[in-house]
Amino acid sequence: MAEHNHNICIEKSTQFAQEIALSKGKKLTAQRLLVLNILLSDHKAMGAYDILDKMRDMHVEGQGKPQPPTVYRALDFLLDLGLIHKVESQNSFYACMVDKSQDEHHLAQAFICDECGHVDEKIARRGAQNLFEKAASFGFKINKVIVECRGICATCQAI
Amino acid sequence: MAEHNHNICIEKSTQFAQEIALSKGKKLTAQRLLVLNILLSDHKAMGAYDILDKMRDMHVEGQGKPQPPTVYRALDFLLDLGLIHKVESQNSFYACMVDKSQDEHHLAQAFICDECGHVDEKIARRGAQNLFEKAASFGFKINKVIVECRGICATCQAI
DNA sequence: CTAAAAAGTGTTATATTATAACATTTGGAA
DNA sequence: TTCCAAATGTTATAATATAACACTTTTTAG
Ligand SMILES: [Zn+2]
Ligand SMILES: [Zn+2]
Ligand SMILES: [Zn+2]
Ligand SMILES: [Zn+2]
Repeated sequence: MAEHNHNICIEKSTQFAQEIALSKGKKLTAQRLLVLNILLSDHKAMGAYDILDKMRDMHVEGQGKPQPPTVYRALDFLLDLGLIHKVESQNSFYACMVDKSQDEHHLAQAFICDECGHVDEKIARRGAQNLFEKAASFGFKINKVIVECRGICATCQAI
Repeated sequence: MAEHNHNICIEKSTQFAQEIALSKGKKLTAQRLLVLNILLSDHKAMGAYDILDKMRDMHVEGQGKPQPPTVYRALDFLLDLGLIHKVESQNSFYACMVDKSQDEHHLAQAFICDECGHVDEKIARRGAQNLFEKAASFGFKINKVIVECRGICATCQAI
């Protein structure tokens, strides 16, 4: 991934998050932004309690440490806005990494490395089309599609 | 689904389960068969604890009631043999319902009704091919693919 | 046929993931 | 300013899953 400038990636994602929140009349509060930034710090999937640990590490003295509902509320908010996705097959979360200028709520295909947790996310256009057609053929109305590929990333294979 | 004779469906699935277990030198014990039959009783996805409740309802007097490890061990066994699948997005399980005479470990597409829990399962050949090609294009080695469509089945839409 | 090993099961306890419920605070709208 | 709705804090608990160890049954080796 030589072409990936992660600082720019974080900056763009954060900016987009502000815009999408504003456009929906929602507030991207400090807490929510913190969770997003933790996920944006690396393109890895993290469990809710791992995120919670990071929040606790960062927490300011003189106030109680964050509790599970805090992180789950932020995650729910970010999921609703399509800023993050959940890896259903391992109960983890990652920051959305596709250009959402067109497809705001896209059908994501996630490629998750079981060695290092790295996630690559692609938009599935044909794949989504095929699934919707197949579903229609027997009268099934799709609300949400989950596509997850578990395996080993190129980097980890090279090790 | 007028063409679906469920008694034959159960019979065939059970018979296939015996064969595949035998061919792999594994034993389809009474306990494991019970869990499979509970899942086969209907094409619905069930949680592990729902299955456990059914096992407890059926349990013979004079012996302790089954505990969570009992059902999870049976589920793991059946998952290994490809006789059942897990719906990762809702932590539930259903009996595999495709003809496995060719594709023993197929890429399943599950269409799960969020109203009634009914599952339709289709084999994805093209879909799998496309995912493997896409993965290969960036050096990702796929071990397992999860495709789940959540929505409303034809029956529930008609209600 | 027996002894040893392996596979399966029973049981208790506990880990992990997620949410319910209610109190309190904050930020705008009226 | 007062009120309301949204957000957050806090405690407790629900739901899902596994660790660990004892015991039994089945298979295998001699
Ligand atoms: Zn995305
Ligand atoms: Zn990796
Ligand atoms: Zn199947
Ligand atoms: Zn239905």
